[in-house]
Amino acid sequence: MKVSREQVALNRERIVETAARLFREKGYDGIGVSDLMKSAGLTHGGFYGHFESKEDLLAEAAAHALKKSVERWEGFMADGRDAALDKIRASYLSETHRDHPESGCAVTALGPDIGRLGDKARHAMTEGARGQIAVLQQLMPAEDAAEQRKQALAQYAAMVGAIVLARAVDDEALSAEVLAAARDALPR
Amino acid sequence: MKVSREQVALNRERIVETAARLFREKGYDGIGVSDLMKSAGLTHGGFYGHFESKEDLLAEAAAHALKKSVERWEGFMADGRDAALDKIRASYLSETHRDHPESGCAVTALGPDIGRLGDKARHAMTEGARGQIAVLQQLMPAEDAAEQRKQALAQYAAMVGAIVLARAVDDEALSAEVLAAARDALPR
DNA sequence: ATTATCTATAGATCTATAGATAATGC
DNA sequence: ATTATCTATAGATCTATAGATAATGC
Repeated sequence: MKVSREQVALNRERIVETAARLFREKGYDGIGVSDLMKSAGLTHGGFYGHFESKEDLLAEAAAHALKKSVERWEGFMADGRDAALDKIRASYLSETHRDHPESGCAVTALGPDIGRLGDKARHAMTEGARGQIAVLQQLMPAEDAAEQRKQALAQYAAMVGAIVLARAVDDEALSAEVLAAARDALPR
Repeated sequence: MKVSREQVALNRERIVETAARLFREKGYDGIGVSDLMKSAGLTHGGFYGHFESKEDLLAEAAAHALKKSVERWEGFMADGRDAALDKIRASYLSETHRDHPESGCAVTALGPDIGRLGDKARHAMTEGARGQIAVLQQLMPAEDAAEQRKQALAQYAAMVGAIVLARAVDDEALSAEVLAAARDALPR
């Protein structure tokens, strides 16, 4: 049942993508290696040929998810600064993002999990967050760079918290109110 | 090995307090019923006399943790509005809070976990969050109540996000920068 | 011949329950 | 007699590994 060298690379990629989706949806402990491999169309014994451990995969999955998110934000920048900032805010602070953690920001879905795990996963998340902050920083309205940096950090924190909070409450009205308040509070 | 009626009540309370601490520290899946009961000085078989399930305990533990947090904030209000707001911000957005999830805000420690669990735990977290928001609302600088409400929601989201983010990154400088930016961005 | 994936399983968890034990409180 | 807690265990996970299988690529 051996497969070609390029198929191996494709399989690995599919495992990472599947993991990025399932970890964000169910949490790190919410999905096992066996079910994860089944979702990727493979058997679970093959997993350890691709990765050293489940935690290693989490690091790759988090890096993958955040990288794609940064690329999406960078795509918005073609429309000009104001439009890009609006798009980032509107998409991040949306009901759609709240209701679909599996394709959303990895910090909101896996932040607390990763804080308790090993260095590799934390480092991947740190680099990903740095990428998001770097994009925001370029779009902030402040005059000097130092102030832009502070605005970007505060803005990112506000966005992360709004999604975490909006997902944690069971009252749809309160949840929508949190998102709306976060959208309105951001600097222009 | 039966104990007195009041000792039973004390035992139950100690289980809830132990759970509130350990769940926040290790996450819902990070601690088992057996180890949890051992930490409370009991054997794990006795657990099911006190609670229907582990998830039920999480709901009680989250409610307990958030209630204590609200009480602490209400204690600050004796010092006047401005001082209370300063104390809440300074303590919430501190390195100490970041480094001690076991005694910190349950939303930041357990938010994503609870979003994936059952209704009971989510409802307990919702009521707890409502309590925190209610306190903040009274302290917000805006003129009318509607604007105070929006400020309180935005502020709470910003505080939650700053702690989640500060805990997720492995770079102490970046982590401290996030907390400082969040502190400075809040309205006076 | 090499090696990616498969089947099968070891060993260590975990939640929940059944039945025994022993101290309280009628 | 009642009942809170204990010991022991059922049954279902989970991560990781060992060895078999079969297709690739020298």
